[in-house]
Amino acid sequence: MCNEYIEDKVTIEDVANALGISKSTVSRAISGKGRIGKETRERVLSYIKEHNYKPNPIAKGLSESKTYNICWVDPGDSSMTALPFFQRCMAGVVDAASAENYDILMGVVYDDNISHLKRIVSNHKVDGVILGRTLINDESIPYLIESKVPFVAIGSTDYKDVVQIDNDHFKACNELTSILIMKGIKKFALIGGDSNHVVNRTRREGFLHALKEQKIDITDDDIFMNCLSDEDVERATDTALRNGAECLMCMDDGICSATIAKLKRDEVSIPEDIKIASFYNSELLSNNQPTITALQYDPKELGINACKTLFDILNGIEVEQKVMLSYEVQLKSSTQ
Amino acid sequence: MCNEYIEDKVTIEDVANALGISKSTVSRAISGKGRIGKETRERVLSYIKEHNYKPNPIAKGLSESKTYNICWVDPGDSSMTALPFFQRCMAGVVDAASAENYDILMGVVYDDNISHLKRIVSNHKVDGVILGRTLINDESIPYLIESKVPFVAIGSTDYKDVVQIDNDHFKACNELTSILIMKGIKKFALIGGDSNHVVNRTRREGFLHALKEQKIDITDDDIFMNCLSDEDVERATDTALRNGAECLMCMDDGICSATIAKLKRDEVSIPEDIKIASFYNSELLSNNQPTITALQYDPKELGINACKTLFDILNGIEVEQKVMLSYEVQLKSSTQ
DNA sequence: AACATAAGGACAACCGATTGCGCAGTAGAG
DNA sequence: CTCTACTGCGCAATCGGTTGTCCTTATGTT
Repeated sequence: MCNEYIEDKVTIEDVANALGISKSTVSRAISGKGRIGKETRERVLSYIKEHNYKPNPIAKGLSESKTYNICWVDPGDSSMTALPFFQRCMAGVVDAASAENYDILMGVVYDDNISHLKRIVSNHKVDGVILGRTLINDESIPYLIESKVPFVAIGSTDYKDVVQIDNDHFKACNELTSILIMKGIKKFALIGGDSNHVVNRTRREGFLHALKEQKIDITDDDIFMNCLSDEDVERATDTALRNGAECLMCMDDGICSATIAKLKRDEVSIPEDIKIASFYNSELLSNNQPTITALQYDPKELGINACKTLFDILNGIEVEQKVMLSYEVQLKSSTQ
Repeated sequence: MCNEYIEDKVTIEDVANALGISKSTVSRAISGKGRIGKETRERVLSYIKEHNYKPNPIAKGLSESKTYNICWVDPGDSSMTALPFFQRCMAGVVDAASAENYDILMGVVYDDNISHLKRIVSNHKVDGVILGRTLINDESIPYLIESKVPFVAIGSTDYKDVVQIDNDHFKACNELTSILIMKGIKKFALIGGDSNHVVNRTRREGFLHALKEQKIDITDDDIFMNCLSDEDVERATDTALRNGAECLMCMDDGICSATIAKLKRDEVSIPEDIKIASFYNSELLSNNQPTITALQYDPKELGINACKTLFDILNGIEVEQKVMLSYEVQLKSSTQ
């Protein structure tokens, strides 16, 4: 079975022999580089189409010093609700990479253990790396810099000279918060996730910036970071309600979903008794009644953008150091 | 930047020259194959350790007709709650593959569109394929068979001659159901997911088989398949309760979680008013009060097993056509 | 001491592509 | 009619490894 599989590989030499020409001519016909007769070129192209010949990317890669692979570093320790986001991100990367005949090699970084990433990079198995997300002190970034492999980070980081693709969470959270303040809300609470994630820190800052600008007071007692479990969220919600919050700002879809579940269980009605908004929208919230005010981003666009940027770097094209993608503020009935 | 990166690649020839020996000697020292002097071998090994030389797997692959990659076909359209399962599965594959210096190439099959998988396989970018899950009429399976690439499926399938690694869902569901019958439950309802997934069909059959064996009646009105949204689950739960169900059997963690949420909202208490059990346990259920009776599987073990089996196939070692991994019945307070 | 044998390592072909160089043939210019 | 220039294509080196073959020593046997 294995032999048969290998047997029916067509090589460039087979094509050349069948057509009575040399390997180099076939190669040039396919790539279009170098001098080649129009007629010969067409003969080759029609032959390889008919016989389903595809240049072996391993051999091609060897002679071009390319691998035709890029490494997607998967945030393996991410929370369950974060997974669909990363999966869509990766889908964008896969799409953009496929368009250039590139493939995606999985690099997993569980619990900040970058040994797998190191193996892939030091083995020269990839031409570049895309970091699925950034942590505050991300071990993989200094490693990637030192190894000199081209890479792009999805998300922001404080490390210098790192090419970053991100949504403008600061601006988005600032804008959403400002809008809610305009609507008359004066007392907010923030229920947030892992403060080790750059995105969470940034959202917090955007939120606080809006409050400061509009001179709305908030104390640390109204800010609940590192809510990682449903229990954490429930405790935060209880405290926030007791403190007299008018609006709960949830840092992401998972937290928002847990908050809503808690409120419904306690028969606290939205938006009559309490308003609620989320800094990230997903299908977790999309079917909710009432509909939820939230910020909407496009994870797939992030992935596509990151991949295209990486290709630019690989091709020696100058790229912007930090690209900020757009977002959408969706005002729904949860903040009416 | 890109140039520097390429510059510091150490090749086998560099090593050979530095040691004043030939490439082949270095190669044999590393692989241990062929005749090589003990002393020379140690000189080479210590040199490459010190200079951090690693054989280029692209070149190695070219001469060995291997890619050192296997393709993980990700079920991209899977439901959100299913993602952690597949991610752990894949983590198992990654671990087992790394041990053999293999890497994982992402193949995505969204909405039964296998073009990406086709590109990877026909480009000879992988030595084998692992299918993350099986559908009833899975387009990728006939393609993989036809292409003659070695592959292993996680999950079961009706296609002939496919190597399958699966948990014994039939036996597990049969066993759990039987136990509950022994405990005196006489009226069940089944809330199930996508009937296009082999695993869901199998779980249903295992469940029904236990009922039949123990001569417990059930009608189609008590079986709710294709519950894909929370609303579907809520409707099913309502109907089941109205029909006088004593125990709700949930086909997976997502459905069970939605069912519990619905029951809590309606203040139906578990297990006093209704008992509940799940055919799949996950962190979605793990923190619940009351604790939930459920079947436990190890997704990582599935991945490891699938990968090792694939390596056996690649190495020409005979493998079992169908491997069934174990499960655990966890009786908790939700069925007391 | 003579010879068979085995061990250690070098050489070169090979995996399947790309690409610089050079040669033959044709066409256009003077 | 010759000279130049260009076109189309083949040859061979190269990418970085593996591996079969052969040559040179060292070892052991009688």
